[in-house]
Amino acid sequence: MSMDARKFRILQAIIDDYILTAIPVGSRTISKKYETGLSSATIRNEMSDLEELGYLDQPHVSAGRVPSTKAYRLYVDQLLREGKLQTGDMSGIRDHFLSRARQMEDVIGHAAQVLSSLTHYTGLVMTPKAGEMKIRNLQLVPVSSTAALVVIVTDSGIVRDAVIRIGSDMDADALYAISRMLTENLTGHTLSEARQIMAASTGNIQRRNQMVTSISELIGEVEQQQTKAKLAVVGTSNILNFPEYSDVEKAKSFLSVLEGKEKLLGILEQKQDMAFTVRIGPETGIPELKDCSLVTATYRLGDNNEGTIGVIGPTRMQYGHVLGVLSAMGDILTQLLGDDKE
Amino acid sequence: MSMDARKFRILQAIIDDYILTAIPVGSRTISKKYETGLSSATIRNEMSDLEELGYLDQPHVSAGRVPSTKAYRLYVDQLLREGKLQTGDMSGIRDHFLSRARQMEDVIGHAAQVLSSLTHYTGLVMTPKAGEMKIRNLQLVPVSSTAALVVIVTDSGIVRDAVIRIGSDMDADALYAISRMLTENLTGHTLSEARQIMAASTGNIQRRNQMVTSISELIGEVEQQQTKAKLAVVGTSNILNFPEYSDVEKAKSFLSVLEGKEKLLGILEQKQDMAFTVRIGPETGIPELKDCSLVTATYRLGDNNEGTIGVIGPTRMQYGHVLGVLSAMGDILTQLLGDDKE
DNA sequence: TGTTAGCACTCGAGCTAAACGAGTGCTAAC
DNA sequence: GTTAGCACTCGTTTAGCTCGAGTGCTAACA
Repeated sequence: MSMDARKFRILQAIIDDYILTAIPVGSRTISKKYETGLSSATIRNEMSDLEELGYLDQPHVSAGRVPSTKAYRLYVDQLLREGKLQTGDMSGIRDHFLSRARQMEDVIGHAAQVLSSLTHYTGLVMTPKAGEMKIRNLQLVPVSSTAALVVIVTDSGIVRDAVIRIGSDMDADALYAISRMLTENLTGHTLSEARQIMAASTGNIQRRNQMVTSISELIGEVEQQQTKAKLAVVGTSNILNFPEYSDVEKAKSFLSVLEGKEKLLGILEQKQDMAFTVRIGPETGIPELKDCSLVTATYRLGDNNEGTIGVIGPTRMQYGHVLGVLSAMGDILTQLLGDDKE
Repeated sequence: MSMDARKFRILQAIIDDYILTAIPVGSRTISKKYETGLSSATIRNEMSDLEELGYLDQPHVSAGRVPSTKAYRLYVDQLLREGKLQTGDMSGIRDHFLSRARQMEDVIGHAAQVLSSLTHYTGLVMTPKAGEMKIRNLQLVPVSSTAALVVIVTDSGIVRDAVIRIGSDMDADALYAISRMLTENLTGHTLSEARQIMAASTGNIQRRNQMVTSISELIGEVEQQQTKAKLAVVGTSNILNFPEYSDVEKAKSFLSVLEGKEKLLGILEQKQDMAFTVRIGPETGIPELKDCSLVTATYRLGDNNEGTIGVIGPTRMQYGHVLGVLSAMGDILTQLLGDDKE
């Protein structure tokens, strides 16, 4: 016995129904609601086969069947192969962004917000890791007589700044001169290269030694800080709308994972070579998320930096819709961030 | 009949017990667990009086009593009057901050984190509104041939930046010259004053008209953006540990309020002239938080900017502990941000 | 050989009634 | 003024029950 076309159709109907209702699906439901010309008894036989094949689970004898992880996997793979994503809401999404895309953090926050409200799940937007970023400009701005602000602009338009102490003999012009020099030397290099260059040239500008190490240190810090990509998570409370989380314990473990973003980052940072990655239940690798699915896509930022967007929801997720939204959002972010800052 | 010392002692015992257990308190419990030399019957009479006075509620006839909002209010006022806050954990708090206080946003994030983990409630940290902030420096940094980055440094060390388009005839030196000029003109003025100045002086520098309006616009945007103070909220899922939120509906409405931070900001931005503000249940003014208490304190940032820190938890909150933690954290933030950036 | 009607069986959900017990208010004695 | 005693209340828990959705199997049918 193996999977044939009819079994697949029936399985699909079961998944569709379960995604919609969250109630274990019985043979009669399929026979009536979906136009298979088959009686419930026949469906029953097929369902029994599907269970044996590992595509369906039965919570208990007198309940209907529930799709297994394996079933969702098949379903999603089929969806991805067909590639028919509803991208109709693209323009709707864009409206959200028109006037507001100022700060990087605002953008990712908004994007996550939009993902969440369009899907009713939890929206995720992650900035690229900064490891590959190249410096475009480095500027020292006087803040007080003993402190200056270091502003670092990278090729993807991301700006980081921090305060450092400086000798009191520096005025604005002196700082500017240093800025120019540093910029000339460092433009086009990655953060880690920049540190090396600064370390190497210390002999050159011995007199400013203290300050140079200060800045170098800062670049290191920034690099380290940026290596942990920023992550916006919006709509966590949406999850409480779904019956599978009416159990408070489940809800709590889910929310805890999302709050301590480390685990999430761990997953999101895994390289993905596909346009979309769908992790179903246990595939997430996080025990607390074993009843959740995580769908992610990438957007491009500048030359070769990839950010990640995604949606977390119950395993019985509306995968088609989510993929459509993610696809549209990915395009928009790529355009928006690419065009605007380039 | 009115409140006498004994009634007050009994009330305090009831509140203490209820805060600890979340179970309606019976007369027998008080008589046994707390060293009043009184029998349950006497306590019962007193409790009856306290109920009549509005300090106790009775969920139903055969249950114990529960403190009313009025009771908590009395309790907290007493606590504040005594002013005996446990500040023993001050040094413990400071350890969390030693090496990390780089970016403002990191600091408030960490602070909220610490508040949450020390109290097991939800921690809030809000930056001051920027309305009163004065410009200290304004710098244009070239990003590409047609775009520059405007960096605004204010007197409290807060930095905002945004990209603007510029004419292609600007090189780094030209931008620097403009920066100097702008800084000279605008230093010491508030953001809104700065806009007026720029508007007024447009005639002066007519040739750069387009750019000036661009910057002016930006300052307006920044001002508007900053008017909504940033708010970090950490530990929302802690709330699920408390039995009063084992009802999913309650939990959801709570989490929703915290996620859409607007309402929260609305409360937090209310001026408070006391060191601490305690809003109990309905006093928060937010229906969804009628079973929560919000305790806030202020920290000082720079000359006359006040930020707010706070904790949200169930009305039966460990007020003493929370006040102690907030007090310590307020001091630390004031020192940390005051010293570091000043 | 595949499909379907019929039927006995399973088992969780939901309802009801009874037992339980924590807590109260009241009364009478101290 | 305090306390022991007691009847009473009422939410919670438990046990038993029915109900019904859904199944698997068998036998008849095309």
